[in-house]
Amino acid sequence: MAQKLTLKKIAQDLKVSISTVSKALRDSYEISEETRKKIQEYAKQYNYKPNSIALSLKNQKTKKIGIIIPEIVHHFFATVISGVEHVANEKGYQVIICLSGESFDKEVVNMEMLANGSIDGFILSLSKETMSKQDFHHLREVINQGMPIVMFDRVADDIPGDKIIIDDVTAASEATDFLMRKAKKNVGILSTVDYVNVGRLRTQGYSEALMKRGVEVNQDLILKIEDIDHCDELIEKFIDNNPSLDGIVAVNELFAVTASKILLRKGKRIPDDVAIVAFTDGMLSKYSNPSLTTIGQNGYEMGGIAAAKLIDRLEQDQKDEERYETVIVKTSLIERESTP
Amino acid sequence: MAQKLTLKKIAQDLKVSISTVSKALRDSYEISEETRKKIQEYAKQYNYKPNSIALSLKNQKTKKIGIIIPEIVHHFFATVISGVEHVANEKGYQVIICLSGESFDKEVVNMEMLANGSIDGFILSLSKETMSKQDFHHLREVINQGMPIVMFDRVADDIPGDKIIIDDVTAASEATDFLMRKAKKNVGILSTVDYVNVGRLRTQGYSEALMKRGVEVNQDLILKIEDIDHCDELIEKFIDNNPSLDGIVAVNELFAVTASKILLRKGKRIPDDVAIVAFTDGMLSKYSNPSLTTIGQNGYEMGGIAAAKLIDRLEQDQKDEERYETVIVKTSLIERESTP
DNA sequence: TTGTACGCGTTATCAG
DNA sequence: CTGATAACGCGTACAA
Repeated sequence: MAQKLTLKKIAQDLKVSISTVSKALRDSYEISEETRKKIQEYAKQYNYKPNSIALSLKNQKTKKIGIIIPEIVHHFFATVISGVEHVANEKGYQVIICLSGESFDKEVVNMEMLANGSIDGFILSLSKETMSKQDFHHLREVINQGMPIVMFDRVADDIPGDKIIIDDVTAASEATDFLMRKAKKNVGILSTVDYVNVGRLRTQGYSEALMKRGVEVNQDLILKIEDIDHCDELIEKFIDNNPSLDGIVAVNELFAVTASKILLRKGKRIPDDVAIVAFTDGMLSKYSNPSLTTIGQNGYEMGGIAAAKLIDRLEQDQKDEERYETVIVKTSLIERESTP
Repeated sequence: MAQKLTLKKIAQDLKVSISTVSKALRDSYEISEETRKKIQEYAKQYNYKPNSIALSLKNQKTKKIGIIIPEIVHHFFATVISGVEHVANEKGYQVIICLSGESFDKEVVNMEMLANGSIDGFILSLSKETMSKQDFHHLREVINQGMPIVMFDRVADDIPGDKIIIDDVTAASEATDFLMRKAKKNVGILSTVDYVNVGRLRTQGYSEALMKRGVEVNQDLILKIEDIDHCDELIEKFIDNNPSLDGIVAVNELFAVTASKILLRKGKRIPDDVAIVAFTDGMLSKYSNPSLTTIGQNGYEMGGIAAAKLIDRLEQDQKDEERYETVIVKTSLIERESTP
């Protein structure tokens, strides 16, 4: 097993000094053609690669970005990571991933681990628990140490950092209005509890769309779900309680597809009896039966923007311009079988 | 913005030497109670954390493991990562993720990037292109440098490293037999081209199950799909060409759910007319309509085992026992609506 | 009890 | 043209 090659070993083998080797490999004009060639060939033959840890230490830059998300098995987050990874790699950065599992403590621990020099900056989407606690001290600490943070999707409003979000209010409003334009009179929403930003905002957009058309908001048509694991019963009860329901906006695929199955089981037709629009365009929407009309959140694009913003900030060392930006990524309504 | 605290700065501030600080923080008996307390309190107050890069360089260990997978948006891979991450974090390791996007070149580049000292070991699942080329020089190089590799799912048989796989042959055989036990007489398989290991093995298992029951293997009932993007037409043609088809084994969810939609559209009933068993238990299987009976690959478990094996190997520095292990993870047949 | 010196791998600066 | 030295941050063997 050939031990990993270092400048030192090359220097020993070729009986020159370390600095000569270093310079030769960087094509320094100070080194004679002859030695340069000799060293470069030797390095190439034995496949020398500079040790990135040593470089990190020297340059005080790791060329790595850390990303903390609640769950990787959610398609949306996977898409975002994919976008982050793509842009980051293009710019010579690597991506370290940690999962909070929606837990505040794990989010804090992960941030602390990564903040000890492992990475140059953060991209993150906050855990549900963090959102409900509204405790952001860990973010503040990291920022105080001069490490930039880009948040996406689940963001903390009053934290200094760039934010990449979609306009949830408008998107939900458009989804609702879309259903009403399809002559649906009793549109309900399957949302999350209010401390989840996106749930609150989407509920708000839903209400606004109704009001704009002079329809009164009926609280019975708003279901706020806390625990995703037992959404079935809640949704079924909701449907039973609202026999006139003819349109549903769901804040995620899962709620939508669950509702769809329950409706079909009860003999309703989709989209004729009840039409559905879901947030988050993922595998479920595309391949479920019937396929779902969705609001695409363009996660890949969000991830790319987040990475680009972060790397920009890392590479313009002037930390003047302490003005942080909030980018609003456009959503797209993708029509499928669940709407007329 | 408080600059990141180092031993050096603490030493300056407290007017002691660096090593005194270092020792004090590690509770060395060499340091007097008094100074120790003073230093520890100061460190705590200003939230000192040792720089992990410096530690990596010193210890020649990064406590990071690299994972390279084809795509993160595939639920199976996301599950595996989740398992890796869980076990790794438990043992104090971080996870760096790179995506090959099914491209050989990107896989090579990523490996080289990570192998330059960024990580202690690899977990990977090979890209399709790598499988078809059968070019594993990048793996050999890394291994030659003394970096352990654990492969899962898509593995290279003759590469020295641990392997975590499922018994694809047996699983496919069981799936096929399960359909035959349900009185299905003409079971077909939607598979991938043969250079994708799992496709080949599952096709083999399918054939074996037929032969065991004295049924002749009919090549018309075997569809090998190369490009996942245009599987619709292929599957539709396949179904049209086999009117007596009454059972389908699909090597992934997507093929299964696509077939399911096409069948329903053609007025077939599932599972009465055609029953379906899919590999990879993901969101689609669970929530599609009808939900799919699947072979669960237990990705979370695979990831956990891979991480545990890798870390074991990293921490037992004796690299004696150069005997590598192949762990076969049990699959589980999860019955849902697509089978009687 | 405290401090000095060294090494991990690299590069930049300065001396020869 | 080449080599020695310092520095990045840390831990530790050794010296005071």
